[in-house]
Amino acid sequence: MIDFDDIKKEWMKNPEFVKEYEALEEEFSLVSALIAARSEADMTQQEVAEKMETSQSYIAKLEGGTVSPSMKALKRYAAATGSRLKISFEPTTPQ
Amino acid sequence: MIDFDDIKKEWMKNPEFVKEYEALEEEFSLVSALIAARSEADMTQQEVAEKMETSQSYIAKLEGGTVSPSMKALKRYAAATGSRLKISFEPTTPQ
DNA sequence: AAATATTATGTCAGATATGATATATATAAA
DNA sequence: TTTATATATATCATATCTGACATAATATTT
Repeated sequence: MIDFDDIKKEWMKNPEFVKEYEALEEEFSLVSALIAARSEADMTQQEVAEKMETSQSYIAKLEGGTVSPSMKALKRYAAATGSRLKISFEPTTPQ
Repeated sequence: MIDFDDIKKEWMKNPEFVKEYEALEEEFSLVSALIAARSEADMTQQEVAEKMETSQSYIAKLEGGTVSPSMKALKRYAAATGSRLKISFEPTTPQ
């Protein structure tokens, strides 16, 4: 049987792949955070859009990761879903 | 002597003021997070700009709060300052 | 199955962020 | 004070996001 962890380990030797992989991970973290917030609020894209005073299609773009939203957009999304946006910069290397 | 807390409490009865106050607080949190990350990395705006492949004036705009930066910009800022961007949506009302 | 609701994709105009340059202001060093 | 360093502001061209609409694709309900 195929062991994906082994394959991944092998691919991770390629710096190009690592870069892409990490970018995907970060993108996924934002997208999943958005969807989780809306799911938590039990709202449809249309409902969030109306509270944000924008269109459903734009919400789909945000959650689809096809745009890099501004802080302003994220704050409005948070407000619409009854949540609060928290951002922070965590050090990668100690000190 | 003047008690600013009392003054604030009085002003907080005005919804318009409350809205503005909270917006200022959020703006400040981003700005201070940016500056803290750069201070932690002990870098100048010029140094961060070079690592981000942009200009020093743009960093000043970010830290001055005159723009609402995109996620892409914040991620590059984080990478340049040796940190990692963390974003989350915290529920304001329990449940 | 059909009908409905929800989400995704495409296009376009207008708003805003980004990148670059120059310059002004502020802070620190000499 | 002078000099150097760091940060802020102004303007402009370009890129990207945002908003709106239509429509396609998917999922859910009846």
